Amino acid sequence: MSQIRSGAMTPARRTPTLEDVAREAGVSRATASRVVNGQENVDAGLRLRVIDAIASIGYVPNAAAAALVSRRTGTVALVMSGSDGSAGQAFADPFFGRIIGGVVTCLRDRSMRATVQLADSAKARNDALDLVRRGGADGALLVSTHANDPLPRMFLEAGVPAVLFARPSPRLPISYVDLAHDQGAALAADRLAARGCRTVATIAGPAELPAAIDRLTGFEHAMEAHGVPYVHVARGNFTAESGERAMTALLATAPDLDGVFAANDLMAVGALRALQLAGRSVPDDVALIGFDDSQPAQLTSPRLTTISQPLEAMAARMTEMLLERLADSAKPPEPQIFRPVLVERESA
Amino acid sequence: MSQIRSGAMTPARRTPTLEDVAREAGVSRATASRVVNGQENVDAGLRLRVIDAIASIGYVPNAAAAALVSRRTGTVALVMSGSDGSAGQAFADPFFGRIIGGVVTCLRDRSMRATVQLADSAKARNDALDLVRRGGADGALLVSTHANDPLPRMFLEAGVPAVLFARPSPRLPISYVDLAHDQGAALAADRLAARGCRTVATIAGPAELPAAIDRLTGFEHAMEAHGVPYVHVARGNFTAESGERAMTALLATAPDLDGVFAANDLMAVGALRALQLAGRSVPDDVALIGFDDSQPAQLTSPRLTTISQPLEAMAARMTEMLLERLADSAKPPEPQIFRPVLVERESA
DNA sequence: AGTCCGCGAGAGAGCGCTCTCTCACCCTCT
DNA sequence: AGAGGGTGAGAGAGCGCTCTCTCGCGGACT
Repeated sequence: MSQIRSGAMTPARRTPTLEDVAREAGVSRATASRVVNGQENVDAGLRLRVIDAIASIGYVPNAAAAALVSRRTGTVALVMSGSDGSAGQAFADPFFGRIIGGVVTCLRDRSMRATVQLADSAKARNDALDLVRRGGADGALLVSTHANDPLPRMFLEAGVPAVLFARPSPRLPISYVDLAHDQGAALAADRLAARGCRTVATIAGPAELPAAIDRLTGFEHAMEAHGVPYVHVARGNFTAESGERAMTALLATAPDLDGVFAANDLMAVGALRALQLAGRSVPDDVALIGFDDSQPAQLTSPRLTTISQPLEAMAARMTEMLLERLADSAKPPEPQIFRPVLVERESA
Repeated sequence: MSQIRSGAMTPARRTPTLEDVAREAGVSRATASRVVNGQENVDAGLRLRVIDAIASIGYVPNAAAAALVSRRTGTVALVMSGSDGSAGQAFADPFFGRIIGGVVTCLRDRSMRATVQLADSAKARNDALDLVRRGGADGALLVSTHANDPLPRMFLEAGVPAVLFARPSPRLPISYVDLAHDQGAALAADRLAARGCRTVATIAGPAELPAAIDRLTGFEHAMEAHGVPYVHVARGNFTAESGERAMTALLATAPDLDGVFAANDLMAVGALRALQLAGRSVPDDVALIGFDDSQPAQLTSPRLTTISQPLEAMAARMTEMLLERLADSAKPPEPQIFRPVLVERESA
């Protein structure tokens, strides 16, 4: 009731600043700052006094003040760029989770952190760009999974340091990491060929996705090299349902099928279901290979043989590339392509 | 070769500041600031001039400067606290992904963002706490999945605003959101009872996890209420393999089993495999229910009946609670419990 | 017509830190 | 022994913004 705010009377314990540390330790603010930031050229005795002072007054540096003058925040924007309206649900996909894990782990070794942005609308894209432009982050990592994403170009034109996950669809002079999708598909083709499959089909992904295209053409070329000039093709949209539909259609067209390569595991799971429903045994009647080495691939019976991509390593490298660019703004753009690996399980 | 850095000669286009905007618009810096921050009490004419000035000189506010004086960053630390050494791989679990999605979506409506921290070692825990104490974030969201996590207490004792996902294992005066795990288990029990199951088992999670305990006791109590006083219990560790092992053991102990509740979907998938290997038909011989409504639950044959938790909504609410706490530091701690839902599919 | 009130605008004081520049000192080399 | 170089410490100038305080003006009320 009668709580009086007497500004003059309350000494008001401020949070201690570097100035206080300096006074307590009997050194200048500059020296205190050097100790706090781990610079080497400080006398051991003084360093000790500063450290004691920090402990005794409970000093905690202020990040905003440091960022204001150093123009570095130690933060990287991790922009997940789904197609418009894909909202937060995209994160349910372990694909994003694994990338986040790779990025965060890499950053934390350098005492840095990531802030996660969702760019699934024009406004969200602008916000993501603005974050970096306002100095809320030092640079950006763009993970875009759909074709013709305007985001990479926006960052490029704004002169904001950025590295992409996956090759930009219209090519752009900007660094990126990607998987050799065609090699992955070739791995699948090799496997199928080695098993003696001669009537082969593939369930491809959306035609506008570079990764999907590479997986398709890579598979076709590799099968051709194995003496199988024609490959049945059905399209899916990376969901299990679409895989099931595609497989059913394929079975109608080519009942004598003995090998199938699905452009991702989810479609492979759907295909497996269609195959089993049609009374085909996998892998005895039909060999089946997926792509991604996702969790579902390990849970089916038979377990899926699939192509794995080193997402964490790719994410870590992407992060390093951004950090290199941050350290040297003259660093030229560079692609970095990773090799996929065949994971042999039971379905092929 | 002879590129000379003449500091004195280059006018060096600085990035424009609020001062520049004010000058250009012919107003004071304070007024420009008001317009930038969308304050209402500004004359319409002046506002327009300021907006024009911003556009014409390409002004972008500086986040660090604003944070320095306002003591708000608009950032929330999202701390994923796995058990020590669980590293980045934890993110592969869609559980984290969905939470991240819920948090990020909620924050962005308020023009805020989240920075993801991984707290799986003593150092990482300190770093996470330090981030907030240094003003790198306004508060913290702690998602901890293992018992006796020291993190909540650390934040509480440091006086750092924080809200938890899941009830802290030794109880603490701190806000949290959680699922009524016992109710979820009861939903499963009801379903099994309704199908006429009389010889029932459950595959429980790790005994030290509060959520696992609640699911077990909730199931036992509900079955008892349905006139089934004894429930066979096997332990798993939330992996498919452990579920398969547990199911095999259960089948040996109680071959006449007709209903099984697994404490999560992954274990249910493993159980399904064991059941099918043992020649039992699901759901005809044995009804099976999982928990989580994760992706694998939708991919098995038969598809899993399971209990779903509204993770995104819980994450969003957790975020709101933190924001409320940030707006009113006197806000008392409060738990918020969400209701699980039975998802009827094919396995029960 | 005079006074009071309310509201919009400007002035200015920092927020806490980094970093360059300068200086003092000591050691080494000639 | 003197000059030069290297190293560590201090001084001080901001970084760009927010926010309180003050002031001036116009309308309403007496």
